This record gives sequence, structure tokens and C-alpha cells, in this order.
Amino acid sequence: MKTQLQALITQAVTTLQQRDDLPAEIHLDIQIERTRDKNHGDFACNVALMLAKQARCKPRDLAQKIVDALPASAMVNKVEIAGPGFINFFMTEGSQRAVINKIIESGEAFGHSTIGQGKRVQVEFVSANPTGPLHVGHGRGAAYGATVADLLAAAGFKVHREYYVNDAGRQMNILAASTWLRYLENCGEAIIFPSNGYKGQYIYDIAAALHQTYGDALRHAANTVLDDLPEDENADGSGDKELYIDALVERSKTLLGEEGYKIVFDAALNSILADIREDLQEFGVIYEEWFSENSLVASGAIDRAVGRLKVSGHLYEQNGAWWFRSTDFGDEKDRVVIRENGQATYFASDIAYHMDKLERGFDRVIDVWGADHHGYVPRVKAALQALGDDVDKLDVLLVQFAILYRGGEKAQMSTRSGEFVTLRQLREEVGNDAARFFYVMRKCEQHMDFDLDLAKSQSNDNPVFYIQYAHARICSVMRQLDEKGLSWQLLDEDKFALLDNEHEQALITTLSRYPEVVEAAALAHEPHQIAYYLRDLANDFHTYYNAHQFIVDEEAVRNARLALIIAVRQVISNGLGLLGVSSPDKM
RNA sequence: GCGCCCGUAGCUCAGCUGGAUAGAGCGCCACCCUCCGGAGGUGGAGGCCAGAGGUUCGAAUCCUCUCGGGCGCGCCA
Repeated sequence: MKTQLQALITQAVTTLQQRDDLPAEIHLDIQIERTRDKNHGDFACNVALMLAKQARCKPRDLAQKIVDALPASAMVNKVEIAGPGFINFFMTEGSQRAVINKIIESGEAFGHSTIGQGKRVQVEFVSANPTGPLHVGHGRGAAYGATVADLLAAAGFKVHREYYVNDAGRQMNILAASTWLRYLENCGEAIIFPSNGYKGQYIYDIAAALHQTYGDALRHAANTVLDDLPEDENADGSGDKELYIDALVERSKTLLGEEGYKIVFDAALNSILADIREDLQEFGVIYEEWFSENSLVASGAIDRAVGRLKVSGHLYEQNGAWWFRSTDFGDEKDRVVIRENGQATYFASDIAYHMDKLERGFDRVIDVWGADHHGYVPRVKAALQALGDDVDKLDVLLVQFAILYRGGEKAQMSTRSGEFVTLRQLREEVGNDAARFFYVMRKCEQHMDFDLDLAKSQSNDNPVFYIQYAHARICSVMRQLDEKGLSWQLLDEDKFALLDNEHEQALITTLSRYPEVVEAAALAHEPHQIAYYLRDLANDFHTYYNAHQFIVDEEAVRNARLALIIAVRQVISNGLGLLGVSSPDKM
């Protein structure tokens, strides 16, 4: 409807240009807004205000000219000029009501658009290091990323969801060493666990499974493992935990040999990755691809990326290391890509990864990162620029942390103790639906207070419950209809004239907004718009429900009202679906 | 110290990218009700949009500064 009005105004503006009432040069996208106040009609356009200066005439006079030049339309009942020069459109009731049948006919596809024109978008999200289970911070990234991806798909983009698996690098080696030490404990060796090792319960589980499969085959005496290593960090602060753990990793590799080490390493990686995969899948988060960092090494992509930077003169050598001159592209300082010891840094992998993404031919690339990584954005963009790629194809969306509250108190334990709240625990406590909804209820850059008590509550205060309840209520009405031996029939549009009270009008308007909301939410990467919309829709429905009976004796009225609420049910179901939330028939 | 994000009703947050009288949900106050599906419904109070300048027809929204909160500033990932 908006786009149709846009077309009308564009036509009027070109007419004025042909008559020299407006300069030919102007180029403005015409904005049509929903009005807040019914007195201002259904839609408003501020084009006269925007063009007044260029046209060198008063906004209201220009508005009048535009209105006079406006082609006739069956949808428009009345056009008014108001305030400083707004053009207000009053739509015919029939054109508004047409949305009911449109929804019922389109079904699940209602709200989908083609604005994305099939352009290929890659969305990379979560990408947590496979060194332990996902925690609630990752959960927000998961819910947000998955919803943004689904929204883009609904808007007609071709979406590729991807998880970047950091299966290379030092942390993974520390994980492998930690696992091996727990395994040795399992074998009966007396081990002093390193202060910088992974101490979580899940390491014990992996070690136990390893012991079950391989018995004592990977066993080495404790003293051969631990003797002659540098000092670990002691209680008094002496020693160096980093130096110690690195030496321990080297010792593990030496003693186990390439093959044995790989067994331990893969056992830890695969076990944790399988856990993450299952966790996300249960959360309704599905990926097209799990992209291995290691594969970048194997494919030579890292060497290739570094080589390209070297050749183009963006790299220099200093203190035995290779630095990328990212300051040329606005970064705060230059960054190391190849360490003194010849190893590539994580940043080098990331350059190669983003190079690879663009080489794969995506029109847009979206990274969803935790807000703590924001300092990383300039250097990645700098690298893409240095490689001569189009930086504007990359969007980095930063997601702030969520703080859990229970009984008005912070419920999140510190990561220091190794005892953080996992995503799985959260899902078990509040359910997938509430978790998915609450996570995307806020704008991503907003710090979020996650109220666990509210998420669990079965009351109208809980927005998830409130929306799902509306859906279940409609299903219940239909069951009621069935019990009374009645059935519902699709109507011709003119019969919807029977829907003439204020509640019905409000519902119809809200329903017709849905496609606009989906489109806006998709383009702005703002799932919360859907959440707010659904609450509005549910609210309109509940108000209607309280004010009127649907199953009335008069058949035409009954069918019209049922058509309306069936449309409501469809839109609620579509909207919740986009958020990864279920639409129960009964609760 | 430098950089990024945030500051809107008592609380949690929207505000359609510069538009008309700044909105919603809890909480609070006052009435009504127990009806297809529940502790339900209707109305009301509550704001110098952190503060100060600036940009223009017009600012919660854009620019500068100040204050307050979060997060970053490794040859870690």
C-alpha cells in the first residue's frame, strides 16, 4: 500500500517537473509514513516539506500543487494538507480490508517480499571457540543472528548461515593438553593441573570417554609429563602461567607424537563441537556451513592473503615479525600477522577468512560479533581495503551482553570460577521460546537485562505468553465452532464491510502493517521490531476478543469475524516463526 | 589516557533514520466485571528525552563539549 502511494506521488512530482513547477534535478526518495493520529488519515507524506526549499515556494503551497497533480486512485478516499505541509491520505475502507483475504490466501508466505532480489548474503554468527559449551552470551548472538538471517530470507535474500570454527591456534592446544592431563588422572597418574588449563566439568567427561576408548594407550608417567617445566604461576604470584602452559603443550606433543596428540586434540574438539551443534540445533539455529579455520591453513588461503598484502606493500618486517600497516586505513596501530616464531596470528586467519568470503561471491557479508570485539572491526575492514576488496559489502553487527536477573538479583556467575551459566541451562530453565524471544526483544546494541522470572511466568506480563496465548485463543475459538457443528467459509471482500467497529478497524490496520514491518526489520537488521509488532497485534486481538463475540448467530457477521481472527492467527504464527518461536494451538 | 556503544515515565524499553500533542508493558491510583480460555476490562496520574551549546522551517534523533555507565586498546583466540 505504501509503495502504491509512493508511485502516485512520484507521478505527481514528475508532472510538476514537466510543468517547470519543480526543478528537474531533484532526486529524493519519497517517504510514506503511517500516521499516529487517526485525524491525520492513514498515511502521511512529507515530500512537500523536503522539496519546499528547492522549489523555492512555501511547503503548503507546494503540497497543494502536488495534491492537484495527483492521479486518481480507487484506494484513496480523501487527501488533505495539514500542519506545516504534510499530505495526508485517507484510504477507502475496502482497500484496507482486502488484506484479510490476502493473508488467508498467502498463508505462511504473507509478509515475504522480493526486495532482496535474490542477492546472496552470508551471515556468520556465534562462532564461539570450541573450547567449552556455549554460555548465555553466545545465546544472544545465536538468537539474534538466526533471526536476522531468517528476516533477510523473508525479504528475498538468498541467505548462507555460517559458523566459523576456531579449530586452530593456541587455545585449542591448551584444550588438548588439559584433556590429556585429565585423561592421565583417569589412568591413575597424580597430576597437578595447570592454573591456565581448562578446568570445566566437560573436560573430565571427554577424558573419561577417551580412556574408555583407548585404555592406557596414551598414558605416560606423571613425572615424565611434568618434570623440568618452567614454573607455573604460584599462589604468591611468582612463576608464569603462560610460559608454563605453552611448555606443557610442547611436552604433550613430544610425548604423544603426532598421531597420539591428534587423537586427544580431535577427541576434545569433536566432542565440544558436537555439543555446540546439538545445543544450537535444539535452539532452532541451523547453519548451512561450519567453516573450519584449519581449512584456511590447509587450502593455503592464509599464505595467499599474506602474500597479496606483501606484494601490494602493506606489510613490513620489524623485530622478526610481519606487520600489517592498518594505520593507513584508519586503525589505531599496526597489527602483527606473522609472529616472530613464524606462526600466523589469529588476525591473519581472519584476513584470509574474509578474503575467502568475498571470493565466494557474496553480495553482502554480515558478521555478528560480541560487543567486546568491537575494537577488531577497523583492522578487518582495513585488511579488506588493502586487499582491494569492497569494504562496504561487510557489515559487522555488534551484540551487547545479556545480564540475567532472578528475583531482582543478578544471576550470572563469573567466568573466572569457570562456572558460567550455559545456554543449555537457560533453555532448560525458561524454555526455547522464551529464550529466543527475550534475546531479540532488545536492539542488539542495547545492554540487556534478561528477567528469568518474567520469561518463565505464565501471565500476560510475559510478552511471549501474551502473544502465544492470542494464537491459542483463536485456535480455541475454532474448536468451539466445530463443537457447535458450525463451519467457517471464505468470503468475498465486500462482505468484510460488516467489520466496521473500531476494534476491527484497528486490527485490520495492524495486520496490513506486517509486510512493512518485516521489510524494515530485515533491512535494518532489527528483529525487535517484529517482537514489538507482535505484542501490538496480540494486544489488538485481546482487546477485540474482550469486546465482541465471534461465534454469533448471524452467519455473514460470524464468517467475517472468523476470517479476521484467522488472519490474525496466521500473522502471529508467521511472525513468531521468524523469531524461532512456536505457535501452540493450546496452552 | 585514546577509541567504540549507551543514557527517554519509579522500573524494563520503543520511538519507523530530521516531522504533527514523545509512546508501550510492568508498578501506582480510581471505577467496572467474572463473559468463546484462566488473577479479566476501562480510564487516570507520571517527562526540561543526562546537561550545555550549535546546525534549520522543525531535533529525543545530526555536530561539539561536559557528566555518568558498559566494553575495548597483546607477536591471545
